[in-house]
Amino acid sequence: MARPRQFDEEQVIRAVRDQFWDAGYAATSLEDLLRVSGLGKGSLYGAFGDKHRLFLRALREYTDTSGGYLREMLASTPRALDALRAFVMAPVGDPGGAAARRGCLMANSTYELATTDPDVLAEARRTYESTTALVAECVARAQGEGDLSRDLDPVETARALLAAQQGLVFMGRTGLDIDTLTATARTLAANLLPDV
Amino acid sequence: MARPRQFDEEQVIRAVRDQFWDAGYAATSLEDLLRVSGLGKGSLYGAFGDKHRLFLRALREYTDTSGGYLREMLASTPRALDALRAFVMAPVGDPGGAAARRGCLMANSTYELATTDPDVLAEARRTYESTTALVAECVARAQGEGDLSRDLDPVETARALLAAQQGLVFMGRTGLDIDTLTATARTLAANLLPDV
DNA sequence: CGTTTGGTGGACCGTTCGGTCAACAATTGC
DNA sequence: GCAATTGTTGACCGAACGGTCCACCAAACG
Repeated sequence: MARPRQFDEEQVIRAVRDQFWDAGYAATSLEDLLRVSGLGKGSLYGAFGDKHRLFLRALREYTDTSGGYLREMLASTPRALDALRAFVMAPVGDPGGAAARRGCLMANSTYELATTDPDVLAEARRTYESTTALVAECVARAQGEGDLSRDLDPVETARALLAAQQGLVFMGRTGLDIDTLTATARTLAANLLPDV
Repeated sequence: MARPRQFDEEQVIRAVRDQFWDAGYAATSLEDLLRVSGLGKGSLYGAFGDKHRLFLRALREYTDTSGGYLREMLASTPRALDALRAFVMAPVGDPGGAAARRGCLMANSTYELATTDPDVLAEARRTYESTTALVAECVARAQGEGDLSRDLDPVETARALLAAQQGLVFMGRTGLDIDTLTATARTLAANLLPDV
């Protein structure tokens, strides 16, 4: 019984998320957000609140989406050990290395804001814990499949794999070439996931 | 034959470096810099140029200092294998975890600025390459001392150790408690530095 | 002691920031 | 078609930003 929205909320959030992903929070101005969303100030504020709330919404979209991808990948890979290897190698999955240079929005945000923004810190911990749990479950599955030593503690192993993955993300951000990065990823995966 | 400076240049740079370290580049205002340095605008601009140049100077001070610490630690540790373990464990060296939460200024800056600031990217690569070379040299020494398999490629191993260390830095930034972080650090060190 | 030279501090500048608001437009129910 | 309600647009706001400039000051030298 009133005028309907002339934009797709999810589409706007994805555009905004990409902008924050490429430029970071502080370096993204309201003007940038209006440009990539195609909205006017009033519409953006009316629909999403201020810049900070919009950022949190975009960040949540990112963690939900990538969490979904991870869940699906872990579930659909026949051998759990292969899934764990794929998890570590994820940052070098993109052929040209563009994804490696772009990094991970959650990690970027953690580095930029975690010390000053409690909401971002909370989201970082939430994501971190959820990811650890998913990977630990997969480690246990690999043990059950006889591909990984039963001596390993699943949660501890999951944390080490996550640290390794995020270390690769960091090295990608320094612009390290994709071939070198891939080799390092293989070294980490091989050492942290020793055959039984 | 003119009025001498009323401040210690190095002292100012260290204060400025700490400010950037705690708050990041964009979130540090000129006013913050004046406060922590105790200088007026004229003095700061006269001595160091604009904010960006001052930041690069502070960043260089950081990389020089921590590079010096690393060099000294690697050289003064009797067994090279112990030095490599200490390198990986460095982010959890602080008892209370404060250092872990603060992270590494070079990593923070890389995440915040590497995609948009060529100078920061260049400094990141310079630091990354220098660190890799130092650690690789230490790996070779550990091999010579019979503590590490000769099958390992020193440079490749160094990259993996650096990735592991930076992964720990990331996890520290998420506010993960120091005991858990220490356990993960041990797991990484044990897996990446297998006894011969 | 006066001149010179560089250091210092703060007033001041234009710009850009995030955010508000009011006039207008579009849709629905009556 | 009219009233009610919500979406849209862009002018507008105060504040804070980084940066410039200049009047003043302190030391060094002849």
